[in-house]
Amino acid sequence: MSLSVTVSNSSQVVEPGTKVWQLFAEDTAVIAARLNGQLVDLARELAEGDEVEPVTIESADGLDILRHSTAHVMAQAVQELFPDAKLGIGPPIKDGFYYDFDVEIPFVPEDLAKIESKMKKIIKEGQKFDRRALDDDAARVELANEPYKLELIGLKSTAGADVEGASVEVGDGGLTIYDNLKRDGSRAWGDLCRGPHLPTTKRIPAFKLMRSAAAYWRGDEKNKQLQRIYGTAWATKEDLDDHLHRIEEAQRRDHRRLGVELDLYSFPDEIGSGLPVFHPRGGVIKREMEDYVRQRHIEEGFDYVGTPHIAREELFHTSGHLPYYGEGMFAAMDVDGQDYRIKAMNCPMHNLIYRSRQRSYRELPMRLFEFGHVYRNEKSGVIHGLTRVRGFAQDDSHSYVTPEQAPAEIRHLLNFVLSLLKDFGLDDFYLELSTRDSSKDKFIGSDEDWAMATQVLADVAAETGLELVPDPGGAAYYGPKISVQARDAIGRSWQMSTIQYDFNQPSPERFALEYVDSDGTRKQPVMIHSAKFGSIERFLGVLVEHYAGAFPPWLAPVQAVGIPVAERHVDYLRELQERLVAEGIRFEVDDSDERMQKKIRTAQTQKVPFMVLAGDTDIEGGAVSFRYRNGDQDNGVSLDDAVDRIVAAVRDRVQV
RNA sequence: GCCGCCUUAGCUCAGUCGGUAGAGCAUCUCACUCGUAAUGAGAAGGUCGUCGGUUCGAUUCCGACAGGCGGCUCCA
Repeated sequence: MSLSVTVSNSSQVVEPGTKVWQLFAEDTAVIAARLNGQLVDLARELAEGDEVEPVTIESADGLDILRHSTAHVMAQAVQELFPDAKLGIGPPIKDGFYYDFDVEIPFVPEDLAKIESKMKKIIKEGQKFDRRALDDDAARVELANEPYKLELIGLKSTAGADVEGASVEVGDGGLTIYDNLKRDGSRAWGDLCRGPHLPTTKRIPAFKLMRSAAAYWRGDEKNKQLQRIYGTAWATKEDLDDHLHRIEEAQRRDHRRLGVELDLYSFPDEIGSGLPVFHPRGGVIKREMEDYVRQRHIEEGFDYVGTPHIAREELFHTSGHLPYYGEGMFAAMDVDGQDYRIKAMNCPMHNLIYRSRQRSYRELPMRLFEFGHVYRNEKSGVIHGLTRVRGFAQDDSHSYVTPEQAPAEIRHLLNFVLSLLKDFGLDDFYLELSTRDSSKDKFIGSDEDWAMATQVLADVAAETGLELVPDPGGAAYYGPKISVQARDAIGRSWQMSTIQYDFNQPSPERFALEYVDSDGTRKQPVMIHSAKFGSIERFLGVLVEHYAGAFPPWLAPVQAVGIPVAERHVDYLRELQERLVAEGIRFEVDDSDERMQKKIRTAQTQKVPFMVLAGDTDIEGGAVSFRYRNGDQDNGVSLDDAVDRIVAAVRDRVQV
């Protein structure tokens, strides 16, 4: 009597009772397996005909298992230190894991240190993760003291209980509990869990607790807040160090910090939260962005328009913004006895430009564009640097087209957006398709219209060949949306541009937009909202982080700085300055009373693209010496070449 | 908005077990004139976020508010 099984696509014959781990005993990197497509523990017993694949700790599945197991260890440590802590859920997440606890007193950093050392003890003990199946009733008895687990068991039978992370606990089959067994076989701890897990806690190579924070139970702000502890876990100590390094790197290039260091912008308390001011240097970058984007829009057939910042409240009722997104708008102000609102969007005003006279099909597509300054009453807790503010400028445009023209226009916009982002050095994208959630009533329009509009966007998105991620329920109230997510220099993704298909605002119930078609009949256009940067502020913030403040010359606030070796060399650099300024280059001569080395250091910390040095040797040869941000030198460059080099780098928008 | 933490000079941060504060960098002045990341000396700079309470006395303890940070929720 023996069993035949398939291991990594090759047949093997094993004794009955063989467990999975015996197949991979010689490979310590294997911590679980895929058995007939399902992830299982190494302790699983094989059956006739099973197909088995090893899962190594550094694979995506393996890391999830490691992190989930580490979450269990953490929960055990927490309940040993805080016996009254009730368990929420504890799933693996990107780079780590968390576990939610209901505790009287929120955790403080010292608690995390204690929990961490307790975890190390548990890991050292080498507790075994042991799987045990049981039915719902038995689970209810066993978990009588864990109200949140009981709730999850109750939810399991309810269809559509898709709580993020909860599936890790209860799965969709029968319930299982994972016990942590000490060496002597006694039970140290256990948790309702689908698994699989590491064979023992000893197989956790490297972890660290990161922070604690509150989180609403089951992600609903109406529910109680639990205390969540975040941790990270990795297959090797080196991976953990690399991860911690990446976090440091991200902090180093945080646009809020660089904004201060490079004197780009600030957020004065006196003005209010989420309301940035741009300093002269940040203003240069902002202006370069705006100038370039304005020019590109005009080249692409957009008409530059302008609209005011406030309007009578009625306008936003007409558009639907007030009934559907009123809580995002600032309160009304009284003007001559009438209610006015600060605008939170520009489309209603563009609609009025469209509607200012009768339109012919010959005018379509009609594309209106402006830097529209909008104000949104964001909740206080969500304000974040330049990426989430209360007042910002959208590079907002609206294309009015016939329904037949819509796909071509969307294609046009998408290609335009992608080329624009590339010009700014972002070239790693994916798309997100945000659609309606028909179970919610925050969307207007018929199912057929939504389906049609969504299909148009999906088709065009597919043509780009870019990855397309669905975002159900993420649409605007008036129509579906494609957004371009750009990955920055350290792999984080940011929502940048949006393209939205809108068949509701032009409707007779809203703005009654129409055009006269070739047959003389009046028809309703489709409007397509698009923002390329999304907001100038956010895009600028993302660029600061993408470049870590070291902007390409065309965007750099100071493009080149002249550094005299001694004071007598200043005049020579002034001559160069005259020539460069004539070419429109932002060139400054550092004539401060400092040593040359100090000036280099200053220019370096300010991340100026070109340092142009001049001393006796240079002047004798009618030349200058270049130093770049990476420390490279290029000495003896003639003045003509120096001017050409800087002008060319700015003109070609290259990075140096 | 919710939970926790934080707020001392322009920036980064010490400090005061309750007796009104200190460093480095930056700024200003003077000297130095120097070849690829910090010359030296000196000066100036703070109602210790704001308001209230406790106290003989509050930057320190308590409360409220504002702002910030980390999450959650939200993001047209």
